[in-house]
Amino acid sequence: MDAHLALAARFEQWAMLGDDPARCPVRNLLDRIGDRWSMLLLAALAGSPRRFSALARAVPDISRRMLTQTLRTLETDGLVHREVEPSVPPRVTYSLTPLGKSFAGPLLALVDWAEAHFGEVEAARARMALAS
Amino acid sequence: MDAHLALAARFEQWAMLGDDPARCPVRNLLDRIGDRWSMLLLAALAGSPRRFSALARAVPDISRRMLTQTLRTLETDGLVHREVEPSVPPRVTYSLTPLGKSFAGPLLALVDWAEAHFGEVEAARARMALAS
DNA sequence: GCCTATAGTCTCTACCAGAGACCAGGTAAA
DNA sequence: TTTACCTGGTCTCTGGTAGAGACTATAGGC
Repeated sequence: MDAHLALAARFEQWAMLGDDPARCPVRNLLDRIGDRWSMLLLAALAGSPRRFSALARAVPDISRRMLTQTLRTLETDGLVHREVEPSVPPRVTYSLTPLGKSFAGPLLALVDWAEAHFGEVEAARARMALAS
Repeated sequence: MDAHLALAARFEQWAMLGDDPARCPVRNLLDRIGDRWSMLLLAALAGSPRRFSALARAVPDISRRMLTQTLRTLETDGLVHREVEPSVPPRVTYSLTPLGKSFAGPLLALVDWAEAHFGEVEAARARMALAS
C-alpha cells in the first residue's frame, strides 16, 4: 500500500474519534512536538547529552524562555531526561530517554525529505511569486 | 548507522550554515509545515481531493480563517493544488501535488510513531503529575 | 420571501512567543 | 575590595498571531 493511501486510512480512523481532538494520539502529540523548537531540540540532543547553555548555543535563535519551556514539555512527555548536578554553579544536563531516541527514526525521515525536496519547494515559491 | 547518530550528523551540518536559520532547509520547512494544521491538512488530502467545506468538516476545530491561510501556504510551497471551478457558487477543489504526495512517507512515519508510543507518553505525563 | 449552500473575508479580542532585564551565589581578575 | 562573570534559569512588557464570529454575493429550493 502506498504511503499516502495508508495515511488516508489513518485519517479516517481519527475522524471516528469524534469531536475531541485531544483523544487522538496523533493530534495530541502533533500539538506538543509539532512546533518550531521541539523537533529541533530533539535533533540537537540526538548525538549526545548537552547542558542548558550548550543547547542555547546550538540553537542560537531560541530565547531562554522558550528553551526552558520546551525542555520542560519534552521532559514531562518522557522524551528528555533532565539531570541536575548539585555543584556551584549548578550544571544541568539534558539527554534523550530511550523513548526520545526512538523518535529519531521518524524525525530523520522528515529531515531527509526536507533536504531532498527543498529545491522543489523553492521553485514552487518562485513560480507563485511571479504569478502574483 | 543508528537513526539518532545520523540525525546528530545532520544537525552538525546545519550549525555550519551560520546564524541565518532560513538558509537551512530543515529549519525553513519546519517553520512552514511544523504548525498545528499543515500536517493535518496534508493527511486529510492524502486519500482524495477535497473541497474547502469538506476539509472544514474533516478537521472540525480549524477556523475558516486558518483553513484558508494554511491552504494558501501549502499552495505556494507547491504541496497542494487549488482548482477553481467557475460555476455558481464557485467550487474549489484542493488536491495533493506529486510533491505533496511524496511527503506522505515521512508523515506516515510520524503518525506511526505517535500511535505506537502514545501510551508511553501518557505514562510519563502521569508520573510527572504525581511527582509534582 | 426566506433559508440554504458555496468559499471565503473582516474585525475584534485573547493569548502566547520573543526581547531583554533581573536573580542567586560562588570564582577570579584588578 | 570592587568588579565582572559563570551557571540555569525567572519576570515583565509588548507585538504578532490565532481563534470567534459576523458578513459578503449569488443561485436554487420550498
